[in-house]
Amino acid sequence: MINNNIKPTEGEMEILQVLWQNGRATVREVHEALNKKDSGYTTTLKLMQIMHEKGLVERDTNQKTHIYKALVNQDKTEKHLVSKMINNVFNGSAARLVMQALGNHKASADEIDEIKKYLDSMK
Amino acid sequence: MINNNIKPTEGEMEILQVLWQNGRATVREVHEALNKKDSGYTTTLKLMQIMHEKGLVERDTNQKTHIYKALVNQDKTEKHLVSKMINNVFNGSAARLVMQALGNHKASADEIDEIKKYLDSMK
DNA sequence: ATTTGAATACGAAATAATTCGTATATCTTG
DNA sequence: CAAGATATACGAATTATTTCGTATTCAAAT
Repeated sequence: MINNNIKPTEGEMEILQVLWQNGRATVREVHEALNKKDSGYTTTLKLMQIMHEKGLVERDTNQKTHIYKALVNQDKTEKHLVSKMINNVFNGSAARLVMQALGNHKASADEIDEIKKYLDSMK
Repeated sequence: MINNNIKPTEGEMEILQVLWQNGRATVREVHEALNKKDSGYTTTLKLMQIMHEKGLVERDTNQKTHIYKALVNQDKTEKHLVSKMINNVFNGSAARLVMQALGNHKASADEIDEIKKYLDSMK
C-alpha cells in the first residue's frame, strides 16, 4: 500500500481527475482542463504543490516544466468517497444511493443495460 | 420552493440526517445521536444555530429547550450531493457511480432485485 | 547578450468550517 | 427560595482550504 489514508479535498479531487484521465500532466494542462474562470494559474500550481507534499501526487522535475502523476489509486479513492457518502448521506444503504443516482442523471439505455449486466454478474 | 440553493457542509449533513430521521429533535438529542467523542455539546449547538441562520432548519423556541426541524428537502439535498459527486468524481457518469457503489458495500440479493426492478421501470 | 515569456517557490491574505469557553437564563428539586 | 443542573447566546480561537502576489529561475527568441 503506497498511500491512501488521505481524504482529498474537493479542489484536489478535481485535479486528481485530470491526472487519472491523462496519466500525467503539467500544471498548465491541469489548469486548462479545469477551466476555472474564477481562480488563477498560481492557485492550481499551489494546490498541486500541496498535493505533492501530502503525497497525493509525484512529479518529475527534470525539465523546467514539471510533470505530475497521481500517486493515489483512483479506484480506492472513489470507493472511499462513495463509502463516505453512503454512510454520511444515505444511512448506510448503497441501494438508496444507487436509486438516487439513477433517478437523477438519466442514464442512457446502454448504461442501464450495462448496469443490469453488472447486477447479474454479482449474484 | 422554500429553500434549496445551499450546499450543507459535512457537519451539517450529519445533523440533517438525524432531523430527517426523527422528524424533529432537540440539540441534545442530535448531539447524542451522533455520538462524537471528539467535540462537545456547544459545538453541536453552535452548528445548529448557524444552520438556523442559513435557513436549513427551523426551530420552536416556545419552550426553554428548543425543538429543531429540517427545512431543506431530503430528496433534493440528496440529489444535489449525488449530482455533485457524479460530476466531481465520476466525470459525469452516473453508471460509474452506481457500479462503484455496488462493488463497494455489497448489496443484498433483495436490494439487487429491487434495483433491477427499478431499472426496468426506467425504460 | 539582452529581453521577453513562462515556470516554480513560497509567504501570506482571504474564506470557510469547526470547536470551545464563558455568560446568562431557566428549570427542577431539596 | 436557594442550589444545582441544563439550556441558549455568542464572541473568539483554531483549523482547513483556497486564493493570490511577488520574487526568482530558466529558456527561447530577437
